[in-house]
Amino acid sequence: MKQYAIPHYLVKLLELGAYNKFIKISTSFLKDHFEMSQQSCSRIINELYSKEYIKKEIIHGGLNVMVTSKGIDYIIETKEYFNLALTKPGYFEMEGRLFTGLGEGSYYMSKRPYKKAFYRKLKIDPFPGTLNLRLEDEKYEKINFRLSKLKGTYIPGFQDQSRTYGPVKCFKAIIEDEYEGAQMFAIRSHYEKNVIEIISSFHLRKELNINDGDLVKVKVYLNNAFID
Amino acid sequence: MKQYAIPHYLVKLLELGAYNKFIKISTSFLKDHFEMSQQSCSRIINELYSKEYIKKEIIHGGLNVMVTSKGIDYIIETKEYFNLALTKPGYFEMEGRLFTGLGEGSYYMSKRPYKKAFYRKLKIDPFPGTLNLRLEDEKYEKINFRLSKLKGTYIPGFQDQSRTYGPVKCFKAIIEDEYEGAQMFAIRSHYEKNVIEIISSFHLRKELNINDGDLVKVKVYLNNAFID
DNA sequence: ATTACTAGGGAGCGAGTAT
DNA sequence: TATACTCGCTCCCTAGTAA
Repeated sequence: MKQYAIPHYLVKLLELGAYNKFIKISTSFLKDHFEMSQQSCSRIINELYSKEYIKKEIIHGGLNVMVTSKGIDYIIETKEYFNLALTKPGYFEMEGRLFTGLGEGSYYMSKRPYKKAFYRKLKIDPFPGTLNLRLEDEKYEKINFRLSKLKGTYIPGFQDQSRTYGPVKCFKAIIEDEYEGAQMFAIRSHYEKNVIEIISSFHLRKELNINDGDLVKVKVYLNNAFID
Repeated sequence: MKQYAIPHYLVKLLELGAYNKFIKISTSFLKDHFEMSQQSCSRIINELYSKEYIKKEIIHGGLNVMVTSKGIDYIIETKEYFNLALTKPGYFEMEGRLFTGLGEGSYYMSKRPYKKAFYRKLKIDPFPGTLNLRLEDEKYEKINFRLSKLKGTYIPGFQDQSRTYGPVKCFKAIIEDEYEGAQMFAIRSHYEKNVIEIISSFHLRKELNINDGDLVKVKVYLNNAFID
């Protein structure tokens, strides 16, 4: 069954009362509720079961089913995903765990051409150091992937005596609902799909009193230009 | 595209900012966001457009799209459908417009065997007259259809000198969040899929001060037995 | 560079049926 | 009665490509 259909079937089971308790059903009974054949209802129930969205007991003349808390969470997540887009369009939210990177970020951010461009285009006077967050939820990795495909604010690269510094692109962001900053992507360079890099005018580790391993919430705002 | 997928695609467009304003996109740009091929994105955009969930303008080198208020409503409806099942499992909600039936309801309700059975099984001393509601939304017709397939509380039929009265089944209901009653289905008899019939101990037209043409909200509660 | 048509392949659906 | 398997058939998805 299609991913998008899962919460709908779970909701129909909830409507029938399968919330925190088993209900007695049969797959042919379900066909009017799922608007599917008995065979497909059987398949759907087994898929929901194998994905652990429902508990199932085969009894004489039917089954007992109950939506699991994983199933409930999945409905809630879907609902909140809709809600977020309705209340904050043009905006993505991610959460990741703080970790210490290679220190490259602070090296880059101390370079004058970057500093000047960040200030001019984003009004950010970058603190010498970036916040590295590791995304632990697949849904945030997907968001990060989608962001990587958007245009963002372009910060050009440059050279000094010793080496070349590549261009980056940024999206304005709010960290922990409080501090302004930006998510930064290196363009034409390795990008780890489960890592995001945040810059800010502030020393966020100090200001937010956060340490490696802490979960940090980031809201990323889009510009209005999508096609590169 | 599958019905269940529609709100997901609309939400992705909202995330990109297509809320109350046009965004410039291309179908190949969308493929990372929809997780579909360019060709399917094209098809999806056109399906959303033909169903009036989005507005579309073809421009040089792409399209401008914007989610319509019908699209927004559809997302909200889906979200609230999930929410209702989460907060009130084992419960359906419908809304219909009051109309005057053939008066059969009041005739039936005045029959002693029915009155006694309603009181014994549902603690309802039926007011001689039923509330007929015409469902105007397809989603409520679907709910009514699904209810018609559930077991409900059985009220047996009977005979008097002149004729036979068929059995009915009932589901406890709350009318306008205030008055208790029940939705009644005739068993083995014609059933209009867009009409529901409500009984109550109260004269609801008077108590609620409602007249033909008024919208009336009904919450129907399920018993715990599903298979007939 | 676009959109979107056509054609082929694959996934999903339901009828029939074994258990 | 059930569940759930196999097997066609259909529909949907994508690759190729026209416009």
